Amino acid sequence: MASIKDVAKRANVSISTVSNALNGKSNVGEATRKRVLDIAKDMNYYPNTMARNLKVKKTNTIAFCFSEFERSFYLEIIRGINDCVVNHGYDLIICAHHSIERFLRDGFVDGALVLDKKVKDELILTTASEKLPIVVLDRAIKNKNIYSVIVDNYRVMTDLVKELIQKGYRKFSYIAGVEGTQDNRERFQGMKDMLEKHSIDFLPKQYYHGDFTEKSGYQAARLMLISKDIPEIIVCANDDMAVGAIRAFTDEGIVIPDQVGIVGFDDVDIANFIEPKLTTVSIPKYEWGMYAATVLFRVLQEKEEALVPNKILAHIKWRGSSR
Amino acid sequence: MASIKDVAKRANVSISTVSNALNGKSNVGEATRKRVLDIAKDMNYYPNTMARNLKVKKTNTIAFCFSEFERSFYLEIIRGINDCVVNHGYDLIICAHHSIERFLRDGFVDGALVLDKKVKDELILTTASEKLPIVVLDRAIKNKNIYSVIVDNYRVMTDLVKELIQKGYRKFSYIAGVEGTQDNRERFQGMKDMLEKHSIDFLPKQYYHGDFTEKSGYQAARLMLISKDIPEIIVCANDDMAVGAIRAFTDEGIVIPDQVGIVGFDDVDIANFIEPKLTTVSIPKYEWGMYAATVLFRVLQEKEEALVPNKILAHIKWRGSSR
DNA sequence: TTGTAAGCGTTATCAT
DNA sequence: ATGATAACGCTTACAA
Repeated sequence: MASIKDVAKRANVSISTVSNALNGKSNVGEATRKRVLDIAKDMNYYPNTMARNLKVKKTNTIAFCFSEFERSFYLEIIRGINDCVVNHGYDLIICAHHSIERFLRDGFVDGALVLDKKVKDELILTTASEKLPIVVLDRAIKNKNIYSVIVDNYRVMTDLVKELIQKGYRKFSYIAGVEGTQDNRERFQGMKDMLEKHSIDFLPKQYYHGDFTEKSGYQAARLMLISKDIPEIIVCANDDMAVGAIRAFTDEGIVIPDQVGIVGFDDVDIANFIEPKLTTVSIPKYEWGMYAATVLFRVLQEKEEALVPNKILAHIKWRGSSR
Repeated sequence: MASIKDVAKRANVSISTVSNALNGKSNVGEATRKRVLDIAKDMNYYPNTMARNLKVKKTNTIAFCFSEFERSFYLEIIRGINDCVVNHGYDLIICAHHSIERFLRDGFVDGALVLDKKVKDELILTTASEKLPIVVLDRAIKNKNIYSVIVDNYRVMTDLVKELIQKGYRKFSYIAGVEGTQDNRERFQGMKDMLEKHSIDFLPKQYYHGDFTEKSGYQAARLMLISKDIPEIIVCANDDMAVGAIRAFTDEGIVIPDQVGIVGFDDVDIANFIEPKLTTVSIPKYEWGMYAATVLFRVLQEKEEALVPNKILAHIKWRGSSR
């Protein structure tokens, strides 16, 4: 691979002249500049990024870290991020799993976006710096050089439940996601608070355990069937479980939404395909990614001070699975 | 950021001793080694990858290049690749779109996998080298240091059509994908050849143009309806178009598969949700990614000579949209 | 066992 | 306008 030396040799100039010519400095004669450029092109020469980065502390590269390949909506988020990054003339590298540490560590990138529950808070706290601002999309961290852009689960869930109450629903059940996850906590809390506000009871037995999988939703619904404890409306912590519940009821000839209503969260593809179509909460994924990247660039351009977490607003898609 | 110098200073040794200690060389005393390691840890020191790469020509990093965010099946492929790469103790960086050039150019990575139609053959041909073997997943390139791992569209399509013929179908139509793409070409050719082999006519008017989108499939089916030219079985170049066709017929009360059969290609999520469920071709995405990465590592470990293109076998999922 | 010094490919500073 | 040289952070002969 041709280096700056090779070009210098063939152009009969010093390497500094080559460097200057290539970087458009004004201190190089027009004739030499042209000659150097031609030769560089001819030799298929490109400056070595790593060597350059050793000197110049700017990589024009942003990292996006994620690892949950199961959930296809990450692609939309990546698309949003990518478009923003490219618009700013930067490069994007996406890294998965444990590679993250290395890339964040040593000035490989100018900034990072993280959407990976497996990345521990501690790693983020220790690697974020003036030189490497980090935007997190899956948690709320309040710290210097760290910025959160997260979905406002709580807010949209209160809205959803409020409207369900307005539609006349009183007897609620909740199929929960993995205990301890922030998503599950906020979504549940949103429902609970709104019910309370309307003085509607919510008993522990109305809370069904689940783990975000379709199967767990199916099983929770089976449990309701067996115990003959079918509510008026079931709020599920995500769509996959809602789909499972719909299947369980449909299998038993229970008609949705006439005999029981079901709502989910996420607006996955299937939500719009299953019969009846699922009422759910849609997260504007592309915009989420785009906005998160935008925040990062605002920071990089020093137009931004530390902020409260940026909340992305989701919106409700009313479909046939609820009245 | 702490550098090797800082560690050396605090440990009262030379930087080479630090380097040797950290890299587990045998030429360093047990006492010093421990002291250096402790200090390094305490200072939160990690060697700078770029500086190291400047010396040692090995990055232990593989790049995967893609850009078509629309198609969610890329996630599965990435998962396969990632698992393989991690198993080998390497890091994976995924890069999108134009960033590719830069990453491939200057020894950023030890090898690359490409699944991005937007990347031109020329770029691959010029960047692949002894130092940077490239595996392509979306085209067949026969060249030194370039290896293809591609889906055998032709083979599975001939199988599919053969079985359709055995099931009694004689009157075929084809809804094509984007003209000129290898996928469309191979899939169409597979069908055509098998029909020919069974002396079944296929006239130009039985070929309907499409562009891989659901809408184009819908329109092609509308065209059949209007011209009252409904075949016994419609072979679609992909699932999205097959879904469009199903919708078009269902809208008109045409019963599938009784009045017309439809088969697709890809086995997207919807294929298993739409009513009737779509007979289609399933590509083992995870395995595809895993295998492609495996080929790359075989090359890196010099266990592999240049090969004919590796073909991934797909298989047929018989469902309700065909007899 | 430890240290010195060269070199990887750049850019930046300072002479010339 | 051009060139010599130091420096970026690291590894690796080679010397001590």
